[in-house]
Amino acid sequence: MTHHYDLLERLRAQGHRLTPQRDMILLAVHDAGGHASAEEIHQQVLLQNPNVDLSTTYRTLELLTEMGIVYRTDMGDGTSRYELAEEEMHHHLVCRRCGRVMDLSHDVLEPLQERLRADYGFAADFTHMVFQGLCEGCHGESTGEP
Amino acid sequence: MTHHYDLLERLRAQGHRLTPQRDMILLAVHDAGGHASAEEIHQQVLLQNPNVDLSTTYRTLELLTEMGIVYRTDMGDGTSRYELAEEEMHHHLVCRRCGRVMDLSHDVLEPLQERLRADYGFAADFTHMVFQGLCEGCHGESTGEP
DNA sequence: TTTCGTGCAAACCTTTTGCAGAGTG
DNA sequence: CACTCTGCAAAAGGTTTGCACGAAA
Repeated sequence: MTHHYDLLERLRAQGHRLTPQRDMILLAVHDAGGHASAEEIHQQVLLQNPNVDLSTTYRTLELLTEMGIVYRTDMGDGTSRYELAEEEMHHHLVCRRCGRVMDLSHDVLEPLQERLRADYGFAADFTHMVFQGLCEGCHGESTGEP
Repeated sequence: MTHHYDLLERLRAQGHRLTPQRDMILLAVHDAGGHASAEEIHQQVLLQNPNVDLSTTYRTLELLTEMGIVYRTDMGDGTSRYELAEEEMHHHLVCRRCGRVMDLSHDVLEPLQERLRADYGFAADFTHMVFQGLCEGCHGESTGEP
């Protein structure tokens, strides 16, 4: 995995400044290990420096997203989630009953992606899709709908 | 297609009251013909009665959603979209460049649904999925990324 | 030294809620 | 007549923005 110093260098290479806040925020995204909200990332940053403002976290996440360093995903709960883009492409299965989040490897989506291209001429952005549903445990126990 | 009076009857049958506001709002959802925002539905209602409050529109859409009369979909732009549930199950392809929305028939997703069930034990809620990407026109013209 | 980035405070946008009065059954 | 729904106004929650000061290059 690329070390976060390398990622910070990319900031400078593109004419952005390398500030301690950006360092901390990027590290927090990395440490969160996937699908962390802006608020969660900010809380992590506050442990190191209680003066960092939430708006700085938002602005930095925006910058990192534009640069392709992090991915932003809409989990459907009204908040955006962030994770490092460098991790292997994968998707999420979210259980609507227990909230469990499973990772789904990308090759499961390739046939669909191919068909959308062939039949609809549509190039789907299959980066970090989220599928809602019921996981194995909750599906079996279910009497029907919750 | 079921007439909206029948749907209004379902309200009364379940102990809810049949008000002119609910009538107008349900009709507006029907007339919008799919993926309309609460604000758009409300604007349509205002043409008939400028006194209807936006909160009434929200409360009614919530009620209709709970009753399964309309579906709520998160289009990923920070707003929810509503459409009549009685229409044939379908999904949406949203072009991130030109904003065009195409409908996708459900059978295209069935193989994926089956594989998620077989390989992950996950029963995906494939009701009104939204896929972002580039449509045929925008894909061809694109020099790369926007 | 010249920008760019930050903290602070306030605004924004969609959606939700408390309440008293109006309208339905 | 009883109780639900509505309009109004205000709040909530996540995110964005204007501004003057502070810090990178």
